[in-house]
Amino acid sequence: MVVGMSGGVDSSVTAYLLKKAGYDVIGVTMEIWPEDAPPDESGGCCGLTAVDDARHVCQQLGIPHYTLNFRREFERHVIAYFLAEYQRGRTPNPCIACNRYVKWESLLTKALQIGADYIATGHYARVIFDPQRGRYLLKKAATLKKDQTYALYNLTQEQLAHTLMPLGDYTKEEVRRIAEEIGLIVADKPDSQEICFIPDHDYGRYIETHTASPSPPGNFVDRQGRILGRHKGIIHYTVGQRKGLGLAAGKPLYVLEIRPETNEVVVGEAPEVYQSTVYADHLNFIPFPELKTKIEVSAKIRYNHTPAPAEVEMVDATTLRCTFTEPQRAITPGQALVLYDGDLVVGGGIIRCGA
RNA sequence: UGGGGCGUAGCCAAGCGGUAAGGCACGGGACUUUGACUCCCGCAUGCGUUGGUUCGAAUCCAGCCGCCCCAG
Repeated sequence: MVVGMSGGVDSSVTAYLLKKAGYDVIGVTMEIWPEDAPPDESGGCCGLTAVDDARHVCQQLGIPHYTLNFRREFERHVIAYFLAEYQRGRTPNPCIACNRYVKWESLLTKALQIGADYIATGHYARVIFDPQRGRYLLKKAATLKKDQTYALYNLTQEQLAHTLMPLGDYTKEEVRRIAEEIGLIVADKPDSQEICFIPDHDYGRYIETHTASPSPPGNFVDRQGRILGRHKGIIHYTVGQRKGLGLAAGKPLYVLEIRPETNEVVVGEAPEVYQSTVYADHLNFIPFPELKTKIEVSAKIRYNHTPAPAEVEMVDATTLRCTFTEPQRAITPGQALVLYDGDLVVGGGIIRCGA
């Protein structure tokens, strides 16, 4: 049993619970940041203090601790993807890419190589086996407030079969209490947020300093094509964005669309940013291998989105259409569309466009 | 250099003698385990400028400066 340890409260308690349950546990911390990573105190899901904290916790728990170098995988599947998406005028969710390609694909493979049967993580989600279907299912956490299934929708059956996420049955408060009871030094460590490899949260600067070709300035236009002003480069914007446009129109203006081919950013007023239909590709389904009929679901279009009722069906071999009962705000290309049937994750994909 | 109009924060804009509304933008904070959104707080000792009238002027009067329109 390999537990992926970030040095945070969640993964530390995960290791403790599994050890207590009698598993033969070893802690592993992935090194993923580039060598030139900026110094950081606060830490994302994988801050620089991660290794030290994780090692310390493992010592406390009396389990072995190793570090594995996944910098290459992270660079390729998360950072490069992140940069490329922004340059295409899209808004990626790097955590989802990291989960699938680094945490699961790379870590699980390594874990199996060294003879482990499972990897475990501190995610708030539940994996259950459905004997009827013969498939592993992903289910929302008991504490909906902290549920993280949105970022895990694209795990494969093979990956789910070797995954344990014991925190799915606990609340954050319970986890912190456990950490305190057993005296973990990380019990009071703040929850991570923001993207781990951009600790100062300055996306624009990060993208500009990590890409060869800068994002050139261009025009803000309205739906009628009228030029309203100049923008700083499309990488600085995302659909639904209000702040930072610098346009004073008397009414708040929001980004409606980013057009990389003409280097234009389309803006409009609040009501214009609502749409009912979303097309998604790069699909993954969990309770079944592919979607064959139209089904009713509740769907999320971003991490912090209250699932909304919708119908989904395939429109061609690789594209799904999701039609919401009510229009949703800021359907954003590059973000994930995740489908639920109650607590069960049906699947999801990457948003290609709204309509 | 005849006539008319206008100059209030980065933008728009209330005010019309009683001690500078509001919106947008901007800054800060909260929320948030992606980007956003949202919410809260802040933001003109001063109303083109210089004088005058008045207990009191952004508000009335005069000069000057700067824009705009019409006629030339």
